[in-house]
Amino acid sequence: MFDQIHATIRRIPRGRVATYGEVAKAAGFAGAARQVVWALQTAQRLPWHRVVGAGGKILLPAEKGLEQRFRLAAEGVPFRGSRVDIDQCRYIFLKHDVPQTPAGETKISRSPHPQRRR
DNA sequence: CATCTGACACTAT
DNA sequence: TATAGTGCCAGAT
Repeated sequence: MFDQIHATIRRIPRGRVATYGEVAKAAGFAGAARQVVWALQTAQRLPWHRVVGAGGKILLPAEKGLEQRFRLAAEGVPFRGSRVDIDQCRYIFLKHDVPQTPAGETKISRSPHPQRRR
């Protein structure tokens, strides 16, 4: 299964992110979000930083969390406060490879109230 | 086979 | 919004 999860994570393009749950689901293990963690831990050379918690929360502890933020920010992932603006950069796993709107260009479904967030 | 363990998700408060 | 409790699943011991 790790293989599946790895492959799935590898599909996440630069500048986008996905939640553990989504990844698990896309990999064929709906509800096994925690297994994604395992996969991330064991595997190397993966865009691990593109995997965040539900709502765009960065779940890694302190140091690591900051690094993830850096990496994501470097890829152009928009942040909203301490979390990723997942509404804009969320990667939707497709059955077939179809290019998705790159983060920052056209906004996908945005919140009707883009007002200040903390 | 019984338990424990996680970078979780979801709901209620 | 932030925190706490409960449910979850697969692998390791």
